[in-house]
Amino acid sequence: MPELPEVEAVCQRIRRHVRGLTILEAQILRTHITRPQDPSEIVRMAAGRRIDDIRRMGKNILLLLSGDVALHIHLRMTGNLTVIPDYRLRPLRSNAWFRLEDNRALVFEDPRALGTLRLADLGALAAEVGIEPLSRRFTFARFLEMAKQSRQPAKIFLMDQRHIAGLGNIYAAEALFEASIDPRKPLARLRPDRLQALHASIVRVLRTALESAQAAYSRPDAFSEGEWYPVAVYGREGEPCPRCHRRVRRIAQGGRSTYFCPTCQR
DNA sequence: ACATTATCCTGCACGC
DNA sequence: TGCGTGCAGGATAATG
Repeated sequence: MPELPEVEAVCQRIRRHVRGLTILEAQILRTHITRPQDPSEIVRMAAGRRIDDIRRMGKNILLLLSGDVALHIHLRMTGNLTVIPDYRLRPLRSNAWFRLEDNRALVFEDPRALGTLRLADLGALAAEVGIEPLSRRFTFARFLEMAKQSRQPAKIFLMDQRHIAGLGNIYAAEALFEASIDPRKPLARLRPDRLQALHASIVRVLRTALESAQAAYSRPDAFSEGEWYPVAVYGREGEPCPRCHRRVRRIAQGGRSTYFCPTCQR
């Protein structure tokens, strides 16, 4: 579920609860989540260290620990981080948990178990994670420069974390719909005014979703329930397009579903 | 150099 | 009701 807005909201929510606290003990309940790293190594490295801060890079979460150690968490499809009032209450089906010095716990929940937890390699991560779309660095000029070089279909380009970090299947589809761009069309073939519209849509969609996610995640234990973003096309195959009322279509791109309106998006 | 496919996991919606 | 199938808001390695 989580794309940039949800991941950012999760980070903000847990940051005020765990920052400055020391991890007394870590447990990894599903050992495959650390592959190819050794889970016992991560447990050993985390114990006794203070959580100095929590950072987000695209959809990646970094727990910056004392002594220049960082844990790298990726929520993938269904992961979530919560703080629970007593470490003994940890939910079933969690990937891992960290007992804090006040006996609360930071829990990495994940019903689908695709999330990952590793010791971070900050240099490698910085090299493979693209520009932050909600940062000041994401200017139209910068976007135009990237787009002109790309012959990938628009949707594939937007999903590629090396270009823009944090868009996923939902918000990529929604941004393309808002800008009336065919997801199959390579960005290099669009006129600059269309690209400008897309740039604006990416920012607007993510900002709107972030505000909703912040509201939904405001409680320390809140899980992401329900739809808080007013999706126009995502998951709406066969339903009427909100603009022209013709049917929304679903196609496959890069092994993922893409939803769009063939009439409005060209 | 590209694009598609398989894979990691589990849960759930859907059709028979 | 029960069971098989496909699919999922992600990322990556393998394959064509």
